Amino acid sequence: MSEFKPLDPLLHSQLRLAVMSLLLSVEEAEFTFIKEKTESTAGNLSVQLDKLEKAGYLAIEKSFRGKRPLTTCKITQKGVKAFEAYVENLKNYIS
Amino acid sequence: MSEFKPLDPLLHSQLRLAVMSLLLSVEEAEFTFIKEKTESTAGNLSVQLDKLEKAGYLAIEKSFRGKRPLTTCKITQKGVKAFEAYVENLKNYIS
DNA sequence: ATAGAATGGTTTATAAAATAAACCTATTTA
DNA sequence: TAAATAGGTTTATTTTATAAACCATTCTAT
Repeated sequence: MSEFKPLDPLLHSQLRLAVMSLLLSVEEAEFTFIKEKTESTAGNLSVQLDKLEKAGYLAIEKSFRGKRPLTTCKITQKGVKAFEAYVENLKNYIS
Repeated sequence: MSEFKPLDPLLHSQLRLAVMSLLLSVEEAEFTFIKEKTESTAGNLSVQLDKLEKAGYLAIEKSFRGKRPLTTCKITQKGVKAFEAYVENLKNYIS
């Protein structure tokens, strides 16, 4: 029952946590939508999405809508699991 | 109802959050006790306690127990308020 | 047709944080 | 009296987060 288990540093980040939270509720979202909802800059978001993808928490698909690039993100099962574990750990800190 | 309000960066840190959490439950604790409970190094803890004190979230008292230095910490009202606000905001990310 | 603004991002640079390593002073113990 | 321990602080290093600059393409207005 060790009180304070380490918090997954990939999730313990305001923007990445917001992204994951958002994707949990919608299951799929476009770059610009995430950007608006999280009120982040494109640069910051781009970097953080990359990290989440490299961790296997997100699947990112690049395609085109008409002639413009389109980046679509969805959470993976691994991402869901990691998020749940993070929340469980976090509860020991905030309750 | 903007979903993701900024999370107080002073609290959104694993070690500082653990310290605050601990102090909320005990109301007063010694440096070494906090160090053990949070499993942190003395150097890291010293730095983080400093930040929390400078923010006005903790009151830190330096004295002696017998001949040895003794650092005692307690949370302030400002600290309690900040913690509560942090938790409220955080809930929007994790629920 | 072409200059300028907008879209949808990525890459690079900078600032801030977290952490560890080294250090310091005094005190006990062998 | 030398070495280990206590109780920390200070400094250096590594990671992160964030912003700024940039890039390619596509619209829009002239």
